[in-house]
Amino acid sequence: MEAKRPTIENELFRNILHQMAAFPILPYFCNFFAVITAYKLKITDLEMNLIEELRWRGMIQDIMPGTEEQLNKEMTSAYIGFDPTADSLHIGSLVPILLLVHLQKAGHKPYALVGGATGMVGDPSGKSEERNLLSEEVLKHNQEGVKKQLMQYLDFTPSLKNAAEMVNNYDWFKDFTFLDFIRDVGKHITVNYMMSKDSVKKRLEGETGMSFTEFTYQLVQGYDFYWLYQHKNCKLQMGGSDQWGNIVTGTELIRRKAGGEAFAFTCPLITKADGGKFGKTESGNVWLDPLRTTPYQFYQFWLNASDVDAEKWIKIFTFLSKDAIDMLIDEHKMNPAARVLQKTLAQEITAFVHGNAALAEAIATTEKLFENQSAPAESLSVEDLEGMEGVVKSAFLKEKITAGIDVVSFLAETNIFPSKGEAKKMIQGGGLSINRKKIDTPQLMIDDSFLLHEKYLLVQKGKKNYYLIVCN
RNA sequence: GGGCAGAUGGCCGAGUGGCUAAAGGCGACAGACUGUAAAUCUGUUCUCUCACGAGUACGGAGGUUCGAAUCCUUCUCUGCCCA
Repeated sequence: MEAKRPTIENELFRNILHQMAAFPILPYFCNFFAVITAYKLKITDLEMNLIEELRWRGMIQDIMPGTEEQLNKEMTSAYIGFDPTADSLHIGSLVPILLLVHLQKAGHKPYALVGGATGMVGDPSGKSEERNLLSEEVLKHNQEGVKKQLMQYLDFTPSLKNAAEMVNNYDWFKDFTFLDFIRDVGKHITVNYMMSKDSVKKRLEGETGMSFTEFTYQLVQGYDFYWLYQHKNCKLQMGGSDQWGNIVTGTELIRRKAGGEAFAFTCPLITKADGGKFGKTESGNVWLDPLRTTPYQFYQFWLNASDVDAEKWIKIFTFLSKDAIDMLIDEHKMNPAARVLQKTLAQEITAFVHGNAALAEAIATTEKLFENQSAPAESLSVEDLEGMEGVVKSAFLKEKITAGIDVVSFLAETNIFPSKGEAKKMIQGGGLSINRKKIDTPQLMIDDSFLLHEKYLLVQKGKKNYYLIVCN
């Protein structure tokens, strides 16, 4: 894998040079640079092997000795598990997904495991409390959602030698009886070993204790690895760093039960420089499902990254090469206000998750709302207003506006605020604008004269939350 | 089965009869400053109400008292220890 591969990209480069030589005219010269820049931005560094690259990107926390050698030696099958705790993945799962994508790009075979069985147990890792069990119905629904999303990001083309595959651990656990499990699996791992795991230790020292169910989680996940090792020749497991303990139980099981050798590495948990939780906004989790988090909101999330975070995240969440990223970081340092890092990051990751069309819409909406903020709202055309994809739109009866209505009631009735009291508080705090004009009196009456194009009202809650009210 | 400790607002945590819608901190939201950053400063943060005000609330139920987060009884749950 380490050897330099002749690539399409190199081919492309040569072609461009060729063209240059054939038509050494000035316009082509300009064009040439545009292409070169695009070229630089798109290609991951060819000099590094997979592990080196992931290390540079800051995507490796712990790694088992021998993993790098194994990956360099042959096409290796590797897996990551996703437990169906919700019917959509959120951006926390993006890093594991990207690990699989990198892996496949490097010529290895990725397995995406949906945790139909493990989801029934509940992973104690990183949790300070026992969790409620999900009902089978919910789990089934969630599994379908998660599966559908995973399908989008990896190449499942069956003809590929390293085609991605989807597996569900429920398939090998559903007929595994309790007695068989404790004899075949439990016998190989001591309780002492299990208790030494961080996730278990923390709970034993903590206040809430831990049920036997969650205690067994590491065995269940460990067995997954063993099963994949036996049936799919899967030798590598990856995951978030909180999974390290569970993963190691798997390699241990493979060693003791099958006498085989398996490998692992984990990626660090994504953090924010200010210590806040990654992936949360005012409105909650950032999901990968466009119905839960619109592409516009998704794009905005990344655009709002702080400088420190953007520099870290652009390495993790984009496929840009080291050179390209170094260039962007320099550019950003020279002119931080332009926020090239945030913009590039947001573009790349939105395109990866939602596609180019959705990205274009997200950018268009962003421009309308933020680029000309000083321009009066009246300057927005009907098309501008209607075309704001991702902005929350709601309908309102025109008669009520014509008749005149006070702002507070209006805001409560449009469901922008859950109650009049909250609407009033926000107005008094100076956090509300209509048609880009700050509202400072709760008694203000809304009537026809406020309507843009006799139809629309653009309401702003805080600086970044926009609502479009359509009156009919 | 027995003993001990505990359960307070999203979280942590003070409060041991009226001054308690409950200190303080964190988190969250908003404002100012800025770059739709960060840091800082300011405000808001149980629910409803334009407001006066009303309602609900210190694990559940019952009791003592003019008055209970605070005292008593009982139940539930959690942790620790002993069998």
